[in-house]
Amino acid sequence: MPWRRQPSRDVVRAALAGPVLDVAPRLLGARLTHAGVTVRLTEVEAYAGPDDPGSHAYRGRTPRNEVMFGPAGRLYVYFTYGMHFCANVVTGSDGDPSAVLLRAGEIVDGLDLARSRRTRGPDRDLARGPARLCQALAIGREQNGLDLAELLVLGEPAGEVDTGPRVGLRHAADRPWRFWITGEPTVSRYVAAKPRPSST
DNA sequence: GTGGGGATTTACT
DNA sequence: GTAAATCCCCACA
Repeated sequence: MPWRRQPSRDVVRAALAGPVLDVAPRLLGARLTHAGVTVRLTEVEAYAGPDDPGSHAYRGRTPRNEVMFGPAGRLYVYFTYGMHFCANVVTGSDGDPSAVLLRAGEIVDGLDLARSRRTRGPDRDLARGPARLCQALAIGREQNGLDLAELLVLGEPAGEVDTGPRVGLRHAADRPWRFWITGEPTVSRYVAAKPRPSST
């Protein structure tokens, strides 16, 4: 009804529609809920449009990266290394293939469920790393394109934010487009890309 | 149709 | 520290 407070889903969509480098740090501290588990995001990476050599969208639109080219606020899920899923929040205006990779978070609800989805280990590792985060939240192929407007809660204070190079990329490894909350134990450690085996 | 590579995690030495 | 697991995507022929 018109006199009600504006639904939070519209606020979320509007917030995510901005430039990806602005949106990425603002996702820190946000809460994402799926399949009975809620995480507080502590580490993300920006993938900035069609000119970012590290982005799946760099070589244009394909069936896999289709969702990245759509409107902000949807989930882009991809499968990699034959066994892992990773999740991104699509940002920017419709047609701009920018997204934010969800690299790590702290489980704040559904702890037992998250534990049951992961191999045994310390709780701080349950969503420490993009594939672990997906596993804890039970995000997979079927969640590609999912509208996050109802699942994502923004506005939590993130604390101090650090930036640095993105993890595991061969190209554009110098761009400091990884963001994390300073001092968080759930943040994954930096790992450079494996160098290509040299034939010399 | 073929082949190289991957925004990772885990287990083992 | 290093290596294995494991399959989908995409570029090219």
